[in-house]
This record gives sequence, structure tokens and C-alpha cells, in this order.
Amino acid sequence: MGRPPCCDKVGVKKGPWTPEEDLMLVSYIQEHGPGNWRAVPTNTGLMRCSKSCRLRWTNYLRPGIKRGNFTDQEEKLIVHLQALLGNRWAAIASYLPERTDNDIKNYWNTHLKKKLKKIQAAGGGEDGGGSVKAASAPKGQWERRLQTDIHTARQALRDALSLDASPSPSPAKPTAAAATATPAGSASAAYASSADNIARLLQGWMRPGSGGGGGGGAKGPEASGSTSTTTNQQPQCSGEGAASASASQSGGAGGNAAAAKTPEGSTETSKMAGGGGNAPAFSMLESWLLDDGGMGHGEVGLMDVVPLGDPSEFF
DNA sequence: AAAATGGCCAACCGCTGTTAG
DNA sequence: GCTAACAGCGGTTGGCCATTT
Repeated sequence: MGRPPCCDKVGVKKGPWTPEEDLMLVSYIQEHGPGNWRAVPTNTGLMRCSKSCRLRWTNYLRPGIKRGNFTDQEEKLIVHLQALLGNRWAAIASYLPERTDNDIKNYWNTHLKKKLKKIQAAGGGEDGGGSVKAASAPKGQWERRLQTDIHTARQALRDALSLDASPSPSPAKPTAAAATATPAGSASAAYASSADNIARLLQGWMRPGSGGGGGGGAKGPEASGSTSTTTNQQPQCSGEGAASASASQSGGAGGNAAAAKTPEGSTETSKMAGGGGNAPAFSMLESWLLDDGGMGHGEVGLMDVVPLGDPSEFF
């Protein structure tokens, strides 16, 4: 009963996307909206796997994506959420609507993991404990607790986000982000990272009031994850963007992944254990987060409501 | 100035959950 | 209720670029 591949491997193009391909994909989605990825390669003539098309859209072409350096705020948010949710990048990404799960995952693996390790080492390594201990809790308990955590975290994050909303991280570096994200190297690589190019491609995309991306507008779950940024892309996705932006602040975006996704049994617990394994002891984290001087407002609340140390405290 | 090394990021692969027939 | 197909997620890899030797 082996599952067949998502597409014919023969004749499927791999590797970096070209501007032409992007254009084809964008104009198709413009017409039909995101979703039904299976049909995309055949209808567009793209020699790409459906998964590849979806990935390209969700990670690069989708409106409202912020690229480039992560702000301090975002960084801390990710640390919180990783400790809370484990390596569930999609769920974490739902709290940072401008970032893709892939981006967050990469950032975690390349920056944050090291950073935390360093902090942990500096602090004397009382580790092992905290969150791992939590993972040893019975599964059902974990599931309930996870939901509680997500709920409270969402609440706290909403506060944090709404507090930060005015000077939101976005304006901090859209241009710098684009600049840094644009390697001077190969044309395709440069293209792939160029927010400007993507923005150009997307001009005219999402006509206001068009039901977002045409007929299929409402259908794409990804679309709900997208949001407006403060970049020049904003006007292009005003309708949907506004909605999802507010959704993200009201916890709606969280709902689409973090909350909607119920904890998955043993996998879940093991994943959480894994997350705990990655996460340093919480006292260390706390000190970092506090010492860093960034713990301005809402995130303190998060830390307060989400001490992973002893799950039993929650019940 | 050239070579070696490390880091970063885009994309792919395989697995899982969900849904339709 | 079962099977097959689709969609999504997380882990991993490969290539490019920057930095160091």
C-alpha cells in the first residue's frame, strides 16, 4: 500500500526557481488562489512538483513575508515558543505571521540553538532538567497542559503583539532585510532572495475586494497565515492582510496551526521532550531574556504564564 | 592572492494527518 | 470501514557566500 510519489519524478525540475517560473506560479495563483497544488504544475505548465510549488509560494511568493534579520523581539518570541511548543515550526510561525516556518527553523538551527547553548554553558549547565522533566508527564496531562499553555501563551502574546504593534518589528528593517538577504552572487540566488523582485511580481496581486486571490480566495489555509507587512507589499494584500493581521493579534492566527493542531500522542510527547532537550534550563533562558534588556512588556507576561518547569503546577 | 573552512539559506525528501470516493 | 490521494510539516541536504588561514 505504498503511497505513490506526489508527482512523477521524471521530468520534474529541481533546484532554484527562475523568475519565469515564479511569474507563472504567481499569475496562476492570482487567477485561482492558493490551494489545489496538485493542479498547479499541470495547469501552469511548470515542470515542478506540486509540493515544490506550494513551498515556493508559502516561503517566498506569498504576500506579507518579511525577510532578513530577525529582530530581538522576534528572537525572544521564538525562544519562548520553541520552549513551549517544541520544534513545531508551523505553530511557532503562526505567531510570527511575517515569517515562514522554514525561516524560523533555519534561524533556530543556525543562530538560536548556538546562542542558547552558549548561555547554557556560561550558566553552569544545570540543564537536562526543566522542560525534560515536564516531558515525562503523562501524555494526557501533557495534551491538556499544552492546550492550556497555548491558550495562555496566545493571550500573553496577543498583549505583547498589540503592545508592539505600533512600533512593530516590521518597520525596523524591511529595507535592510532586503539588502542583507540579497546575496551578490549568482543571479538565481540573488533573485530568489530579492523581496523587491517578488514584490514586483506581486504587483496587482490581490485586488482589493476580489475575495483574495480570485475564486479560490478563501480556500487557502496558507492565505490565512499570510499577513500584511509594513513593506511596500502591504497595499497588495490589503483585504486579506488586514484580516489576518488582526487575526494574528487576536489569536486567530495561532488558532490555525497551534491550536487547531491537537497534540499528537506519543510523537507529541517525544517531540516535546526533544524540544526540552534543545531548550536550556529555564532559569538560564529567563536570565538571558531579562538581561538582554529586551523584556519590555508583554513577554514578561508570557514568561510568567509559561513556566515549563513543573507541569503539575498547572493542574 | 589562493585555498580551506564554516555558516547560511533555499529547496528537497519522507512521514503524518486529513479528506474524498 | 477501507483505501487512495492530497496537503502540510519537520528534518536534512546541497550550494553559495563570507571569513579565516
